[in-house]
Amino acid sequence: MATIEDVAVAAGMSTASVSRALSGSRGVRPETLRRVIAAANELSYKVNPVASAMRGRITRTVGMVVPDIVNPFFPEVVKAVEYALHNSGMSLFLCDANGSPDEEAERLEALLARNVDGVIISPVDALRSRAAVAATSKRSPVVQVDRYVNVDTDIVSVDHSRGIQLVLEHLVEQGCSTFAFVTATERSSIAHERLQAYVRGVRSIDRASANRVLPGDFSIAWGNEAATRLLANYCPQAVVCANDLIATGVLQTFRMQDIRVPEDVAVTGYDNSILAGVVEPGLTTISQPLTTLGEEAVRFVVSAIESPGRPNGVLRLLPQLVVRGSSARSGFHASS
Amino acid sequence: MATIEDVAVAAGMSTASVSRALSGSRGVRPETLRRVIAAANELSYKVNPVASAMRGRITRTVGMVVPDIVNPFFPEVVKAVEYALHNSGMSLFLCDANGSPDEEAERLEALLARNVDGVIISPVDALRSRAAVAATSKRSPVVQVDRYVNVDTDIVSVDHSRGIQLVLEHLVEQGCSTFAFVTATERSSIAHERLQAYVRGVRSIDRASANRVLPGDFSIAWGNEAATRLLANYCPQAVVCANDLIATGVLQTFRMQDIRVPEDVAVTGYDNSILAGVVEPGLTTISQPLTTLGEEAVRFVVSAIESPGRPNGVLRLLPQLVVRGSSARSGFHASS
DNA sequence: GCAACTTGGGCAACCGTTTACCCTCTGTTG
DNA sequence: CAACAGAGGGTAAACGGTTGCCCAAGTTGC
Repeated sequence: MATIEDVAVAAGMSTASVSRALSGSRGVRPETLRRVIAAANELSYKVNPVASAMRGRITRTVGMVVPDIVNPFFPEVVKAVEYALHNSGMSLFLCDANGSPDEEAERLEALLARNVDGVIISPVDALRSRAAVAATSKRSPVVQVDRYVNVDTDIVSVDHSRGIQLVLEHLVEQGCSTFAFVTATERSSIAHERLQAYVRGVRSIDRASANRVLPGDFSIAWGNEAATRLLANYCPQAVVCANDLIATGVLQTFRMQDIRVPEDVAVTGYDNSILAGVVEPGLTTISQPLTTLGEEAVRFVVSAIESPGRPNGVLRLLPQLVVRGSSARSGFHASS
Repeated sequence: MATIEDVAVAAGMSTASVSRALSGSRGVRPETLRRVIAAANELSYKVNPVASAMRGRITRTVGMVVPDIVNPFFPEVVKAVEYALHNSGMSLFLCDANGSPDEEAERLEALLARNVDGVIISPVDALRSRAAVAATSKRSPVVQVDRYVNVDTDIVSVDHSRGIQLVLEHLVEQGCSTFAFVTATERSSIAHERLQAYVRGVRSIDRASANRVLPGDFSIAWGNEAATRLLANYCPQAVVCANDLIATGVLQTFRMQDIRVPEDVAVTGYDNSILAGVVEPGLTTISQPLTTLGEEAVRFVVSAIESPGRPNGVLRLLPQLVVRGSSARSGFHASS
């Protein structure tokens, strides 16, 4: 592995000039630059990022912590982040918190120890992740993406109030007037926001529906269970689910009980994951701009690295309604 | 941020002793150790991995390159890898090749430049990834996981011949005797292996079926298209698909054409992804030990780092058949 | 024509560890 | 009791870059 010294010798100058020529940190004569490039290519020299980080105190690495990479929501965001970072000459340390605030805190600690230039995180829990995020943000730029805790950092999130609002408006258009909301007890900002929006939105339509909230977790199994409970008590005209997994479980159970969707009851999901297009009937759901989420997170982190001390920003992206068969109550889809 | 120097001063000794006490690279007196620990805790000192890497030439980082993290196959493997690495005090540089051998080569280059201690890769293409993998393996331990190219490295893979064999045996048991195979033209080792196994396995049952191979790509859309083609020509008793996405597409189209599965035709998938349990009917498929795949890859890479020059190993894991409704031709499921 | 300034380049310190080498101090052994 | 081994500790030299400081030469302005 060639060193800067080798290049300097080959080009007949000091290491300082080579460094300056390659990094452009200070002007060099065109002729000097030419010789450096030639020598560097000749020796196929690459600067050693470790040595560079040692002196320059920047590593050109960013750490990302996700609650659970297996959740189909995150891979796309991670992919966008990796791509954008690579294009900026940076590398990605990926960590999985495995749904646990403790493991999450461990990962953040490890990332800081590695002197990452910035951290992108989607915190597991709105309360129990707070301390670790706060501690991290004191030592490094932090961007919270999708989920967030109440700490002053850059935030790139999606307007889930709007998402639920879109769902409710659509269902009302379809003629629904009684609702239930199946969600997770999880104390993440996203679960919280969706719940708030549901309650607020449904209150003016049907007071009783605002109390018809079933909290469990973000899983198919909970969707099954919740559907069973709804059937055992009062089944509304529309079941609004806090994500596609839950909605998928609800659909499964309804099918087994010979409840027709959407004729007997409409069902909606959230995320527009691969499941939504595959279940029968197709799931009306909310699509989130995952790639944009990742790209913008990188833009924030890069800008925070470049201008330390700049005030934190909040970007709120808009989700979109995707209509499929599971909500088509007013007949235009019932024929299929 | 405290340095080893600060700790040495606080403990009243040289940095050499502190380094030795903390790393255990050479004996120190219990009393010395105690004082070092005390001082380090006091100052909440953490060794700086960058400086450590600089001198010790090991970074305690491993790079992983996957063809496409959005493919639901990989997140689980990545998760296992991250977990295992973290437990060994190492961090993961994750890269996404975006299905392109060129981007893949770029990522490998970047990882080597960062002096990763090892590389875990699932190569995009059996031929066009070969050069980059070979070059990488000259400069760092490499473990190929799941997919692989023909280069002498450690390999952790799944026996896909066995997987297809399990599928075929099961279908024969269900009374099927004519087959088609819907796969991808992709030149990955996995596509190749599955195709070979299909041809070899089906030849002895029905010679004509061995030629009934439809290559496209690993997508739902291709499944739709392939099913349409089968219906336009000759539809066999069983459609074996090279992964769950394709099988999902086939099921969709069959449903739209009112072909009953499994009564009219059996369909099988491969991967046991989340789709398999969600589509209607449930998809008979092959489950791969994804977590084990990741764990074993880390074991290989760690062992390669610890004992350079040891001969490379190959681990071949066994997949399992998961039976669901899409293949139950002999009546025991037909009632549901 | 000279001061002031700009430009490009070299020297060497520095970043925070690890470790080769050397030294001292014990304890052991013939 | 001399010789020696082994343990534990210190000194300082790396590791491979970047950058503050200094200097020489060229340029500009008056």
